[in-house]
Amino acid sequence: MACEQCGLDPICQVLDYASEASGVPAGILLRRQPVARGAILFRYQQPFTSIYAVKSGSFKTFVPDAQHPDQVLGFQLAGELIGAEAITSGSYPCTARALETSSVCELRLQRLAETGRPQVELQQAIIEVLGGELAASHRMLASLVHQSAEQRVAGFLLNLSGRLQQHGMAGDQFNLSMSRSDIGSYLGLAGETVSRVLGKLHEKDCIQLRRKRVFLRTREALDALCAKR
Amino acid sequence: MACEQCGLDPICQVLDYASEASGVPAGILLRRQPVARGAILFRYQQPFTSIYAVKSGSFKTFVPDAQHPDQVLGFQLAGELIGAEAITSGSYPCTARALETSSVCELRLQRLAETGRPQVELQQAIIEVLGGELAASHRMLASLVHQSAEQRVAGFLLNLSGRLQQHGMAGDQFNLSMSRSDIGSYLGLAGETVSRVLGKLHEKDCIQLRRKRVFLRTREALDALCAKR
DNA sequence: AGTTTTGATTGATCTGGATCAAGTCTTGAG
DNA sequence: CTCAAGACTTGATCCAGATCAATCAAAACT
Repeated sequence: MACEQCGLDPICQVLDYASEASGVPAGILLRRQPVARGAILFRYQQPFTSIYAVKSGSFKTFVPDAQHPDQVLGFQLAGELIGAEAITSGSYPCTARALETSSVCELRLQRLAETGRPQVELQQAIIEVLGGELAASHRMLASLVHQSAEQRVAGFLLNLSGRLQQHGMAGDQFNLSMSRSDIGSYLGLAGETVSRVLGKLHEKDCIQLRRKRVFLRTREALDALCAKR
Repeated sequence: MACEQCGLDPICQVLDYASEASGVPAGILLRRQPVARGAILFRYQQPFTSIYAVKSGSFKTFVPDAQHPDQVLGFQLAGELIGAEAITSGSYPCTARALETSSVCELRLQRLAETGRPQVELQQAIIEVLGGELAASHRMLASLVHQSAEQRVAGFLLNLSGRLQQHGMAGDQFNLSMSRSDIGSYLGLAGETVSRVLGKLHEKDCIQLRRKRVFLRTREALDALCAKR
């Protein structure tokens, strides 16, 4: 994952510039930290310290629950941000766990804020990031609630595909690094249903499917499925 | 609706201060404009100009759709913001319509931006606002998808109640200014189901219900309903 | 290698809520 | 004040998807 295609890049650019021009303290931006599969980046309700950019691999964010399976809130792919929604609230609203061997850049925003130096460009970049996340979240909310299982799964695949392409990776064939139940939890479906729907999409020749590997055959067919309410 | 309890207030404060100190141009902040019932504040896909704060009355935001009923994205009560999610994208992702006779303050952010003056405090305030909205949106998303009709409606009532209280209004008795179908569209339920569930909650003595007027009898019972997944 | 654990598939059954359809109540326009 | 157009309630039926259960395939561990 090249820096140019990373979601954190607008912010990094500002910091790089600032570090030369006005001396941002060292240790604010930790580049390309390796993260083992299954490792936790931050936990639910821990105090906010940093936002992260996924450089390789993938993560899930979820609300842990003792007596129920976890509620999955989202998946983060290479080039995307984790933890932005905690900027304001002061503590993380979810736990983030690596779905596979991954690496991240960590931006210690809290520490940067404590230096008390106003950063106009940085703030602008954060506004951009938050605005984008908010819009995406609203789109998600609007579509999810009214869609059938098939539409949700088809939309999910297209969504993943688009996000991968957006960050310069192959959009027509990729790994589902998360489990069926994780997808189900995220989409509001049972894991079994996800499995069945994927099977049906395979039969319809919309996708090819072997284990966790997915090939999108006809993007148009998937689009059509989602579109018609 | 007093300014002190309005969601736009942090931003207004900054502007008030700025207008004295450094001369914000006139016509950026339009205070307490009346809006007739059914009037449109902005339309889907119009270019972004302003964010609004509801001073009295209420609004719904929705995605218009020719061949289907509208998709309701949310309701905005006195003290809350409308249009914040368009800050980044450049155009409104939804239409906003007054559910009753209302009034709003309009902040012409786009015009303010065009003056090209960086506003550190203003940016900070916007970050706060966006962060709060994002967190709320995520909470909504997380809970909605996994809940039953009864839980959604109970949660909806509690949510309205909490938001009213937060802005200094009575939280135990209020008007449902939106229709049952609007509530249904928002919660991903049929209007008939909303009606039935409200009836059931009435029978259970959780609420009293006459027409559009709601009294919350036992907040604890409603809480319990939502909590147990 | 074999063994254990975890995740995926597939089948059978059951139910919550959608949908269709009347019928009643409000409300606003004239 | 009256009437028409919505909005709300209530009933009957149906189906998508949950749940329970069994089997099967892969990894991860020793």
